[in-house]
Amino acid sequence: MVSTNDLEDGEKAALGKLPFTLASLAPQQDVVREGDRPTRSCLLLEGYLFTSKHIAEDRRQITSIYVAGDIPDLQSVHLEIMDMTLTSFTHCKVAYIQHSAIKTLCLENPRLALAFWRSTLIDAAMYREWIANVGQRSALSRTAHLMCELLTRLKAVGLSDGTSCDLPTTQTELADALGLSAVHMSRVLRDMRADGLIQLRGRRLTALKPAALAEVGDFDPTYLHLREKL
Amino acid sequence: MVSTNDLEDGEKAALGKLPFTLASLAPQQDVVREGDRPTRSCLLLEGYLFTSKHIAEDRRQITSIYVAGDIPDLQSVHLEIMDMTLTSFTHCKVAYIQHSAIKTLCLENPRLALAFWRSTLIDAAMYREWIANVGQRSALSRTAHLMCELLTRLKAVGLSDGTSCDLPTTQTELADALGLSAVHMSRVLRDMRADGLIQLRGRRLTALKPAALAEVGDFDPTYLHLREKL
DNA sequence: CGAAATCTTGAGTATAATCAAAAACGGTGG
DNA sequence: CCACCGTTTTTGATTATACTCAAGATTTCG
Repeated sequence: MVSTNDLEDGEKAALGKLPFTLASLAPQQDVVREGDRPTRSCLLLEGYLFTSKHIAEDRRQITSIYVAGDIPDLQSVHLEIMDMTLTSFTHCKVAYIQHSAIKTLCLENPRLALAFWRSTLIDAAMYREWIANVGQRSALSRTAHLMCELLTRLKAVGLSDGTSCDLPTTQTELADALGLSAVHMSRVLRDMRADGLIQLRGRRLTALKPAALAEVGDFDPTYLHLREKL
Repeated sequence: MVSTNDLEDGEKAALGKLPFTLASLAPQQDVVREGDRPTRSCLLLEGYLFTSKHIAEDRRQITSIYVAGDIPDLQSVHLEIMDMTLTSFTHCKVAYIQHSAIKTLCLENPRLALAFWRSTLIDAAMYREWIANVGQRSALSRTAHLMCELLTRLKAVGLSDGTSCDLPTTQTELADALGLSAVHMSRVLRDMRADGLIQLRGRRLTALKPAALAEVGDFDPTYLHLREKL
């Protein structure tokens, strides 16, 4: 969630003056991979990205999902080696910014550096919740939790009304995010549909009973550290 | 792992001039709790701390373990509300530092701010690995992984030779860190002892076959972003 | 329209959870 | 130093959740 959406106007203006390169990404395209030593970071303008770690062979864990406004790999400004892979779910538009430019800007504009740092800390808070989700909750509960998180984050940046959003993932990808098998993921979603909790057709998720979904998912948005009132 | 151990001498000196309050913590004592709005952070001088999140009733997930030199709740400088609880495993010594003092120092010394930010990013990298550990690895493998991580981190700060360290936790606490039940934790440890992988007596952990332990735990320390050669 | 990918369902299995009780351990006070 | 008490660990038995394998249905996309 390192996000430019939290920035104040002056900071956004400063960021806008940075030299950047626009690019389009096809679905399932890697932006950077584990082991890479990138010299630029990536501002997501449109679409969804995710980060994953590869465990043994043919297993992977998705560790976060990013939406428009986020800078998923801002960390690479300070950490040389990538310890995760950044990939597009959908067709995306991104702006690449050189690390050197970001570093210079942060020195000139300490408030921006602070805002970036804060965003990093929110990322960490989201990771903590993700650990708790995968470690403690049932398959049903953790699925509901992830959906609530997405709806809440997308609402905060104006990409959802809080009950409905794009969810352009396969069930296998959802399973990899939640530490479940694809088969079990399918059954959990079937049960959620049967209970009338959600509708999931094509790439559109709708929470039919938002309150019940939050209840099932044990969802409390405090960890997102949103400044706006919900 | 927000850690003062990575700081350069000049930065350590700057940090040393901050006003602080020394305190001793009894075992199992909370430093800050979920929902608190602290005005100070805590530098761990001696002992082990951990952070946890409480899920439903009588379930909790431990999300990280901290050792001497770490500042586990540096995040609270920028994030108002605590989304986790910070607790002592053992008897600890800590130094409390007011947020205002840290903020001032960061403005005066941008290099220190940068070093803190970088530490924050390593925290995030460790959380990602923790997610992958709990989400993808078997009980045996994730236990081995956690042990390898602890041994490696403690070696990096001179508190272990890389094969042996203090592990002042109950099996229930280990289980809460790994997303396992206490009963299963006990069986996993029994198996690891039977295989001659580890020795675990009292509060001392020894890797009897370090290479095999790393193999079982699928451990690759890249994500710790250690600067020193191991 | 056809091929490939994705999703669904069924059947059997494995890993880990739960419940319960006994054994071992660690600290305390006599 | 030893006996006692509470905590922690161990073990056994049973159950539940989720995984794997496999095949068929459906959807998506070129």
